[in-house]
Amino acid sequence: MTTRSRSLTSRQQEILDFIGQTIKHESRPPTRLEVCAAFGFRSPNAAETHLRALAAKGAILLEEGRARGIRLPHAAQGLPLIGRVAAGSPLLAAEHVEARCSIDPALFSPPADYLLRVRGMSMRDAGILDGDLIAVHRAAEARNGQIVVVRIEDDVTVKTLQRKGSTVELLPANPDYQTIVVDTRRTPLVIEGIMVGLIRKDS
Amino acid sequence: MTTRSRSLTSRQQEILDFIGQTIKHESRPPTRLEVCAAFGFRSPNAAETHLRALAAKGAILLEEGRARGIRLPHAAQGLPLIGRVAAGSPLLAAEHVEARCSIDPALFSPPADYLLRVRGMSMRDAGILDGDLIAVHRAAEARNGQIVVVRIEDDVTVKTLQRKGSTVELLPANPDYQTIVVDTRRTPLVIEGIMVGLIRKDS
DNA sequence: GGGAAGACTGTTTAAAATCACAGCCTTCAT
DNA sequence: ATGAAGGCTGTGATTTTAAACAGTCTTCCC
Repeated sequence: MTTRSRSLTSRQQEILDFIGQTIKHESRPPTRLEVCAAFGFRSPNAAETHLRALAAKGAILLEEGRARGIRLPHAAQGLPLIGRVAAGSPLLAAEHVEARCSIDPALFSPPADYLLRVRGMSMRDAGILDGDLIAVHRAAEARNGQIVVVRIEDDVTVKTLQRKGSTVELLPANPDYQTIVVDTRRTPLVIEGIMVGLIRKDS
Repeated sequence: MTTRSRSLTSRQQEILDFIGQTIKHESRPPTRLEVCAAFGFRSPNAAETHLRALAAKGAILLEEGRARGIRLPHAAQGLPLIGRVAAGSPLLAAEHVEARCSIDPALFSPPADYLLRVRGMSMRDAGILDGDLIAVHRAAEARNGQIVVVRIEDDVTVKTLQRKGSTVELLPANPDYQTIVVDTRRTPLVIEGIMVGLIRKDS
């Protein structure tokens, strides 16, 4: 990695959020003076130094000499689409990101953090077909009846959650498939996220 | 309507497309000089007059005195979401537009022209459930086997198309529903578009 | 055949926006 | 206690942009 992406201060995060909101609502980044107006700064240099700090931390890119020359780095644009997941590595590892889709995360609620390509027909009767992309909100907890993305040992799967004490049932939505029963005292099970929507591209 | 939206010349359409592409790729509108560079104009006034013409026709909004002050009118932003369709009026009539969704039409191919909220379970086995939004590409023709949006007299429905001479069969994807058979010599049938994708928002 | 609309070149001016320089104050880790 | 980093005010030079003015050439319509 060339640019180290250090953590932002809360003020810097506010500025970054404002930039994102401005691009979303006005279809263009703000000027230094617009940042000043939004935060009540009296000096354009207050905005300038904040932008420099954000650029130094890799949160934005500054094009010098151009009006409204603030860009969000490519990584921040669009939702990552996760394809086949290799055993043992984290879901959002870079090698799993097949593409980035220009979809507004706020289209779904709670907002989507990534898209996951579903393999197989185990959720057919829930209207989830082979090849569909599901929008996933990252969460470690979920309620019974929600469709979740779970990792059991090194396997990632999409099923309806049914918790019964220390036992977790993962229900398919297809009579051809069997319910997976996991004893969490013996087998590690991690909830990766909750399904918040679905996108299908017909070919 | 306050602004009359006359048709654009081909050159004006090119300029408008360039503006749209620039906003999409660079997250900001172009300057006059950037328009000049893109089209090989030697005078910034060439860009200026084109922008004036586009603004006069309502294709863009110009904010005076601001750098990169070109905006696309609200109607051009996001796909229209069509809800319940009233009998007899065109599908894309303003009163049917429930909302606008910030989804890139090019997410689908061929690109989506609008979203339609599906009612009922007649396409359940095709993974289309009640309340789902389908992305539709406007087209008057379709091939057999494609899922289409059709209007039969004053009714709009989503089914799989099966043409047999002058007879058209509209196949549901659910054994509880019956195939609709239409003799196009007697009953007017209009193909409104082809389904190119689906979006579901879980609640 | 005259006039309006479209598609440009070329030049200039004024405003908008970037960005450098010089400070002040606070917090926080060494 | 000292220096570095964050978060500002205030000023001004310089560049980028917008936008006005003055033309040329063509097409298409009445």
